[in-house]
Amino acid sequence: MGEQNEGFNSTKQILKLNEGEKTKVRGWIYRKRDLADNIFIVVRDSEGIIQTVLPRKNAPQDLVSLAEKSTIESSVVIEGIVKNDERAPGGKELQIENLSIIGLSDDFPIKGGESIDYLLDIRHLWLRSRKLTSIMKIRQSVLEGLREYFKKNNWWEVNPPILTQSAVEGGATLFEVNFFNKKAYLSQSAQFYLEVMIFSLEKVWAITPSFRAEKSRTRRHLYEYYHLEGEAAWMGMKDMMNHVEGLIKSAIKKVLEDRLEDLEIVKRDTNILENSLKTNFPEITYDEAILKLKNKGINIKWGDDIGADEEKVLTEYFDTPFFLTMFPKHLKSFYMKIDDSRPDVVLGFDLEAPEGYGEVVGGSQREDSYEKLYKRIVEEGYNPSDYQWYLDLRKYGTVPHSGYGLGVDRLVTWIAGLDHIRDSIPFPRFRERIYP
RNA sequence: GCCGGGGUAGCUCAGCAGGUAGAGCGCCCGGCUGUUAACCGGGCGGUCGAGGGUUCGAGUCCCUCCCCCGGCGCCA
Repeated sequence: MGEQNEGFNSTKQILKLNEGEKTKVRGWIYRKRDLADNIFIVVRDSEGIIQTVLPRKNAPQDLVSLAEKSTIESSVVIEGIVKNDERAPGGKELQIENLSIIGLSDDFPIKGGESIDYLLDIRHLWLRSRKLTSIMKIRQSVLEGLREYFKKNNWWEVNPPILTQSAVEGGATLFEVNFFNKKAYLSQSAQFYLEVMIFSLEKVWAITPSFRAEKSRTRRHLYEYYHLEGEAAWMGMKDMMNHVEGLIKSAIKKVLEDRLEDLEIVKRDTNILENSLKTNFPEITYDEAILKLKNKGINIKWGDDIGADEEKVLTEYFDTPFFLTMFPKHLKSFYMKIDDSRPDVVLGFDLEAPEGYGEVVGGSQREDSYEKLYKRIVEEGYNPSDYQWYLDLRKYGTVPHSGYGLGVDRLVTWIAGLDHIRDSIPFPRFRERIYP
């Protein structure tokens, strides 16, 4: 049995009805204006808004007093007749014949002009805004586009753990939890678990919350973020870059297909999104990047990290996402495979979003030799016994393979053109904020 | 962790040669009104982030602490 709508039409559907048709709508009061001859009540639902009007003349007194009593954000059910009127938003309105207040709202604290800080304190109410509603829909379409791509290419979705015993890299930025008097941590990455799974499923992916306790005060960091990770056997770095490009394009395409109205509500210029679908994402190696930066007069040399400012300069060369590849070994993690012809370079890649948004994906071919991996772990000062099961994978039928991590929230932030990552997710965990 | 900005009415902010605390929005009352974040008049509303110090007197000067915002580093 499907879901019943009990004779209701959504605000969007009402805009398609003909003059004179009778219908019912339910939602929340978005705006209200109590005038001499009419009471205007603009109703909001998940799809949009519709203006309803109660002409005071000839209306029963109890209906008028109910309309007068209703407040912004009260939930209501309204029955009425569709009228065409140019003065109404969308060109149609509903003439009220009956009104019930389901839940009367107290004075709603958001009136316009509030500070971000205050709005974050009442995020549970702020999420009703049309802008955040549209962003949540865009996020959904991003996820849908990603998922479709995996399905089309026969990847398997798996569910790795979030409570873990060891870090993928480093240890200073982990959230510690008490696991029956043993130290455990909230996962920073599912990469190692996914690497386990490729030995049976070959191509696997997962979306899991990842946690990083780094005190990052930037507009692109969350302490808790949605981490999409992929790992596949038999794939080299280039194969994986092609996959990532297809994956990102699938998400962009889905949003452009399904969410044009919402992109307009969040005022996203769609040109860059459309361009990104038309061309191949360019690749620039670390070596080339350093040259370009030097030519721009920036004081940087081979081996230096490419920071946010440098990244922004590189962004100016491209109007689509682009790959940055082949990094100096010492800048990257121990599990990245070393280039056969250059022992100081690893087969790593980042995908940078244009317009100054920066890194969205980080990936690499993984080191598949037991001896080399063991050596790298020791070199980095880690204890190989902490990585025993991970090292095991290289002892029982090791296979060339590659993988990556994608920041879902960062991708949404770029695609929706947001100025801060906090709005890409309903309840952002950033700075020291944990409420609501 | 570092650099910069800030905490004054429910909300957004002004006030600083130290001298009895202000505006706009919201709310309440009245007026006007097919309104689009409506408009006009009046009213209610403040331990000036916390603690300590200087002073006849501190929102304003000094010290300590807390919180928030923008950015860096780190990363996705």
